[in-house]
Amino acid sequence: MRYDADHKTRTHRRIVRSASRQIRAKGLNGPGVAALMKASGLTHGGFYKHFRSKNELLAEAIEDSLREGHQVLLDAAKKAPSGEGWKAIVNSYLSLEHCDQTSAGCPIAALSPDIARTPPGVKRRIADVLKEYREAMLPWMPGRNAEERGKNFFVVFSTMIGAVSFARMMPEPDMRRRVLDSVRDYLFSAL
Amino acid sequence: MRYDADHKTRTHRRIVRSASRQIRAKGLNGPGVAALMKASGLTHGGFYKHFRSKNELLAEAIEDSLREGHQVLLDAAKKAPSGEGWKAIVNSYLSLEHCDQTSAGCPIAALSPDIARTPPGVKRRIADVLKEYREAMLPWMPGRNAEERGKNFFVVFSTMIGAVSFARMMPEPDMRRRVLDSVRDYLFSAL
DNA sequence: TGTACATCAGTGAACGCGCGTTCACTGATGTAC
DNA sequence: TGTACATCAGTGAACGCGCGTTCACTGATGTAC
Repeated sequence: MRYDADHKTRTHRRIVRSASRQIRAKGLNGPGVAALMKASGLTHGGFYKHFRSKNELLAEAIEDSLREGHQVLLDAAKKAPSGEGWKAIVNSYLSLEHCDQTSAGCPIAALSPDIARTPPGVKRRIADVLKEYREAMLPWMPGRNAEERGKNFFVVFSTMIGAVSFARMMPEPDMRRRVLDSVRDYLFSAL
Repeated sequence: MRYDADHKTRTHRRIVRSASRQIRAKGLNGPGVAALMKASGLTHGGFYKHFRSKNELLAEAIEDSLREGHQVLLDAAKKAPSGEGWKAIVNSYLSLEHCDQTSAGCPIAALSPDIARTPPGVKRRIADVLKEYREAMLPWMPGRNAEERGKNFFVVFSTMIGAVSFARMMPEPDMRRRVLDSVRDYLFSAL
C-alpha cells in the first residue's frame, strides 16, 4: 500500500513516543526491538526503515521524553503566581502521582544511571538536550541573579530527581510519600 | 578436589563482591551469569551450587554493597568533630571521586531505577536493608530531635543521590563538579 | 481512458549470538573397613 | 597400614529462547505513456 506524504513521519513519531514510555517503565535494555515495534502495531522487520540502529531510537526516545517533561513543568510554572513558578514545578515533580507513574514521568528519574552508561554518541546528544532543558528552566528558578538561579537549578533538580529515585525503591506508598513530603517542605523552607 | 570447611563460603563471598562491582558499573541486566562467574575465576556451570537463581545473586550483591557503602560513610562520620558527622558524610558522598567511580560507589546512585523495577521479592529484601541503612545514619543526621533527624535523613540522602545521578549523565567533568559543589554548598548553608 | 511500471512502508523468515538454566561428569581428598 | 568408596566444588556441553540485524518479498497507489 502507498501512504500519504507525512505517513512515515507520523509513524516514526508514534514509535518514538511509545518507545519512550516503554523504556521509562522497563529501562533502556528492557524492551527489545520487536516489543518496541509491536507497541505501535508494527512488526520488527520495518524497524530499520525508520532507525539506523536500536541506539538511534533510544536516543530519540530519551530526547523526546526530556522535551515533553520540560514542557509539562513549564506549563505548571506558567500557571503559578509571579515568582512562584519554581514552587509549582516542585509540587508537580514531587507529587505521589509522578512518583508512581514512572512510564509517563521524568526520564531523568527513570533512566539516569542507564543514560550515564550509554555509549558516548548517545550520551552527547542527551547532554545537549539537557542543556536546552536547563535553559528553559532557569528563568523560573529562585535566586536574585543568573548565577544564583544557575546554582539553584542544580539544587532543585538534583533534590527532586533524588527524592523520586529514592522513593521508588520503597515498596510502601506511605514511605514514598514521607520522602517526597520531607523533601518538598525542605526545599520550600530553605530557598 | 576437596576443599577446607570454609572454602565454599569464601568463594561465595568473592562472587558476591565482584558481582556487586560489576552490576554497579553495568546495571542489573548488564553482566550475564558467565561474566559474573568469570570475574571470580570460575565457569558458569558452578553458579547454581552457590545461588538458586541469578536474582538471588543480584539481591545478595545489592545488599552487600549497601552494607559496605553505609560502613564507608559511617567511618567518615566517626572521624568528624562531634555534631559534624553528617557534613563528613556529605563531603564523602559528593566528592568527584565518588561520582566518577560508579563501580565502587553507592549502589543507590548506581542502581535505584533498576532496583525500583526489580521483582517484589528482591525489592522487599533491599527495602529491609535500606531500613538498616537508615537506622545507622539517623544518629549522625542534623536535627534537634528524632523526628527532625528522620526528615533530614530523607532530605540529605535524596539530595546526594540526585546530585550524583544527575552529574553522572554529564560528559564534562567540570559540569559534574559544578552540580556536586552547588548541592554541597546548599546543604551546608541550609541545614 | 487504459495499461504497464515504479515506489516504498511494512512483512516475516532467517542469521549468529549470548542469555539463564540444567546436567552428566571430574578428581582431589576425607572416611570406612 | 592399605584399599575401596563417598563427597562435593567446580567443569563444560547442551537446552530453548529472545536478542539486534538483514533481506527477499508484498501490495496498494502514484506516474508515464
